[in-house]
This record gives sequence, structure tokens and C-alpha cells, in this order.
Amino acid sequence: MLLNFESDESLLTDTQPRKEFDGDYTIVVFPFVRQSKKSPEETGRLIGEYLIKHASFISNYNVIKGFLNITVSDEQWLKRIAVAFADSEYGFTKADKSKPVIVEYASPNTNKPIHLGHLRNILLGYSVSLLLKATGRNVKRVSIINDRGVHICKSMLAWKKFGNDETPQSSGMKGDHLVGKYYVEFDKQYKQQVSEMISAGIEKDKAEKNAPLMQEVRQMLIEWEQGNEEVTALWKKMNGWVYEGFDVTYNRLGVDFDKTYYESETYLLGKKIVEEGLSKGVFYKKADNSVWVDLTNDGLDEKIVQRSDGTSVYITQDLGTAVLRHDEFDFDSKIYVVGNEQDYHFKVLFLILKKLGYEWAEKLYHLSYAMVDLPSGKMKSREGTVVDADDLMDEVTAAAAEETSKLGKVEEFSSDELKQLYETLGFGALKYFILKVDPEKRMLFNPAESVEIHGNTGPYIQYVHARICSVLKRASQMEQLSNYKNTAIESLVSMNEKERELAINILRFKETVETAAEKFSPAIVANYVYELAKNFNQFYHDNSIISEGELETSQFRLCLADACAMTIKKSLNLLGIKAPERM
RNA sequence: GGUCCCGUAGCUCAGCUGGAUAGAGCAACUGCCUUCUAAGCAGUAGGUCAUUGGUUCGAAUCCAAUCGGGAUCACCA
Repeated sequence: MLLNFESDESLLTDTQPRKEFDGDYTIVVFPFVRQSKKSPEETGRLIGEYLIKHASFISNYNVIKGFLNITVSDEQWLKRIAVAFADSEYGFTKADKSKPVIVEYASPNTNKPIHLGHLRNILLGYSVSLLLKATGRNVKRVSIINDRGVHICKSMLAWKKFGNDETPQSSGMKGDHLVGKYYVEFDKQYKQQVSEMISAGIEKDKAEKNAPLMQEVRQMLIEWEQGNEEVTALWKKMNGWVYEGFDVTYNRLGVDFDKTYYESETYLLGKKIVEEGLSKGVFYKKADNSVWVDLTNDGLDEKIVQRSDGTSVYITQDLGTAVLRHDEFDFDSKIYVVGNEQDYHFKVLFLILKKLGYEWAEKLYHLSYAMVDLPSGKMKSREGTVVDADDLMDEVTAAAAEETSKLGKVEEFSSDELKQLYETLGFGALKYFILKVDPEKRMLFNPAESVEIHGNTGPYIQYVHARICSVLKRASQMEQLSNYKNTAIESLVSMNEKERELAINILRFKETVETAAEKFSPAIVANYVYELAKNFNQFYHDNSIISEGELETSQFRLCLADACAMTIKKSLNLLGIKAPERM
């Protein structure tokens, strides 16, 4: 062998060949040309010959320009698919007992219901937690609820003044929606006060600051912090309504948490950290008693970590909870699923922790995702252009029901089954639509497209699963085929083109899950499973499965179809999407 | 203004640790159901990968600048 390329694997880039060329892997030979001192074609030929001679699983090769395409033998693929088919957990790594990975997601405020923006967060966070689990990590899901502050008091005050004791029971409204209604009501009344004051000749700034409602809110916040009984009782009552509402939404979405934290219990944490930072000289005090950290040497600004009146700011609390979480879980790493408008905040947070000497600060990761836009533009809660999550779930379910009944395939379903199916399909469409986009990229949420069922959509993939299940069920009722699972796949010798393509793609599941987990990107799984579903439809179109003459061929194709259905199901489940057996 | 992210077909998105003629879906047009679910399959058409320059045998991919969009820089969270 003229080349010792094996000694330098960094030169080995293997990719998949373009589909118009033969071969399963491509080796780009340009990097070896310098070493071989021969033309790219000759170099490729030499490597190809070497591989044929020394690697029995390689059956063929061809060289086109500087590209060496090598073909792995069908026997080899069949052996691998046999292994994968025998293992219902193929692609997953057993959970280990190592230190946990904390995934923090959702983290809503308690002054309004969950909307589309949260939805991207929730679906992303949940799916990432599943991906990490699938790769063997010990995952804990947590959420921190922002249940205190001025914004909460706004809803409380408005309810107290204008609510007439309205409750979720009396109004039939979901608790979080009811509270949200009063948050909006506050804004309305407040704006009116402000505009009246302005027309009475008061300056805008002053009017906004001194409007009676705003003063009352501030007073209420002070009373809350002092533990005023009446205010606390109201706060507990209204937050209780909100939590009930959130639980309904989370349940319906199929997500959950191992532990929920409340900011009312953590907002005072961090004071100790401030002390610590001062004594370590990481922080410094200004004349007015406020405490700061200077990050200008790191290309950032100065940042306040404690107000002059001694109260803590947002980041103080986050410093405190980070340390608390580490004490509590002794985590290996922690992932914060938070929108990219907080990129700066997390940069600062991690840097401060590092400066304070916490080694695990390097194991904190901000999983930053971009905003969701609507066709009409940006979502603004104050302008009422947000898409409510509960409404959205109803709409996608209704759309799925309409499409489904049009096709007339579900006459045999009971009404319970139908209800479940519509939700499975509607949510499949919605979740897939959101998760297929790279988290880092801003996405456009087009409601009409989110309920589409053709093409690159959730229901398209779900349909393939249902189709396969239907074929498998039929086979299970046939005497000759019912035991297809016992087929000795590994003893077969060849596959046709579509069988081969499908088999290879099924095997790619494992590496797909690993890459997706590594990059915290459910989109990678979404794109993969779409490709796989498409592969199956092509295979299915060109090949008969159970009505094939050769028994052995039918059995093999059933195994392949079965493995494909399993893989689709596993992939969809990783996205939090159900795979229906009939539709 | 400083910092960060994004710019690929009419639209929505893949591809980005550098490799062959840049891929899907939607929308448009054309075929394919007597046969395992047509929520399907096949085909036609659609591109200056924002622009310019650089690095390289090779750039959508890496670097720089410019233009365009967004975020952030609070004693808010």
C-alpha cells in the first residue's frame, strides 16, 4: 500500500454520494493526492483496490474524478438490519446513573396564559430532554415559574377593582385565561387614566409614573413583600387558578416536569452570592450602596447585581438558583431553554459564576431559540396579536377533524377513538411544524400551513406509520406470514434498490439521535423521519409486500416495514408526537 | 452607537466541522387508484445561495467589509 492514510484519519472525510452515482460512502481523494503523487483518479483506484482486498464487507467501488464511491455489500447491510430489527431499543442508549442533566424549560409568568412563543420553548425543551434521555443521559426536567412582581400585581389589582368576585367556576373560564383577562383589563384602564392625565396637561412621563392605578400597583407589591395577609391571600388564590390552567395545557401537550420552582421562593436567594462576590473582590459597591460587577475587560458592560435599597434584581436571583440547583442535584450540566432575547443575560450570568470560581459554570448552557413571527408580523402581547396556545390546540384539532372526515376512512372508529385521533393528528401537525425548524432560526408561523397534512408535515409521517401498521396487521392474520418476525434476515443475500435505500435509512436512526442530542436540535430528527417516511412511500409504491409471490421476499419486506414503523414511531415520540396505528 | 443572531426557488424550510450538476415541501402545470390506506407515487417548471473581496486544488459552507432584517445594551423580568 502506497498510502498510509489510515494513520491520519483526519484526512478521511466520508459523505454520502449524490444519488445519481453508485455507492454508499464517498471518499474525497484530493487530500491523498499530495501523498500519493499520482492523479486523483489513480489514487482513488488504488485506495479502492486496497479496500476490496482488505475489507470483505466492501463489494464494489468506482472512481469519478476525485471521488471514490464505495459500496458496502448487501450481506453486510442485511446483517446490520437484522441486528437492529431484533433490538426494539435500537438507537437508544440505556440510561446511566451518572450525574443528571437539568433541562429547564417553559418557565412562564403567572399573569397570562401560555401562547405560541411559549409553545416553541415547551416543545423544544421537552424534546431535547427526550433526546438526551435517548442517548443515555440521566435527565431532570424543571421549570421555574415567575409568580411575583409588578406584572402579577397588575392582574390582582384589576381583578380586585373590576372583577366582582369572578372565578373560573362562576365564569366557566380557564383560570389562566381569567387572570390574563384582568391583566389586559389593567392595561386598558391604566392607559385611559394616562391619556386623561395627558389631556389635562400633565407630561407623558409623569402621567405614566403617577397614574393612580400604577401607584396602587406599586403599593400592592410593597404589601406583598411585607407579607400583607389580604394581598397574599389574593395572590395565592389567583396564582392557584393559573396553575390549574397551566396543568391542563401541559397535560394536553403531553409534557411534564420533575420539579417546579417558584420565583417567590427563590427571589431572595443570591444575597449570599452578593456577599461572597464582594468578599472575593469580584463585585464592588458604589456610593449609593448598589453592588456591581465590572465585565468591561470581557467585552461586556458593568452590571448591577443588587439594588441600592438592598433588593435583588433578576440576575441576582438567577445566580442564587444556579448555586441552589447545583447543591440540590449535583448536576453534570444544566440547559436553560430560553429565548434568544436573553442571550446577553446568560452570557453575563455564566461569566459571573465563573468569576466567582464555580467550576461547573462551564457546564451551563443557554439553549437559545429564536422568536416566532406571524404572517401579520411580530407577536406583541400588549397589542393582542399573540396566538393563544389553548385556542391553537383547539383549532389544529378541529382542522384535523375536518380533513379526516372528508376522507371517509374512519367509519369504524368510536367517538372516543375519533376524538383521540383528531388530537393526535392536529398536534402532530402543530408540533412537527414548530420542531422541524432549526431552533436558532427565526420562524414564521403560518396557521394555515401549520395544519397542512400533505408533504413535509406531521400527518404525512403519521400516515406512513398507520399504513405500515395496517399491512402488518393483515399479515399477522395470514397463516404463512404471521410469523414473519422469525425471518432469518441475515441469511438473505440481496436487496433491490428501494429495499436497500429503506434499510440503510432505518439504520441511520442511531447516529441521527446522537447528533440531534449533541446539537440540542429536534429539527434533525424531524428532517430525518420525514426522509424515512418518504423512503417508505417510494418503496411501498414500487413493491408489493404481502402479495408478493416469493414467501421469503414477503417475509423480508414485512420485517423491513416493521422496522421502519418502529423507527418512525420512535422518532415521532422523540418529538413528543404520537404515531397512530390507524387513520 | 457597541455587541450578538439571521439573509438559500414566488412562499416555508433543509444543506453550513469546505468537496461532484445547491435539495425538499407548498403554490402552478401533467400523468398514475379493479391490486397491501391516493393523507400516496412519478414528472414539468422555478436559483447571481443578499453584495463585494479574501483564504483554498475546491466556498452556500471559513474570514473581512458593505447592504437588509432582528435582538440586546434598565436599580424590568
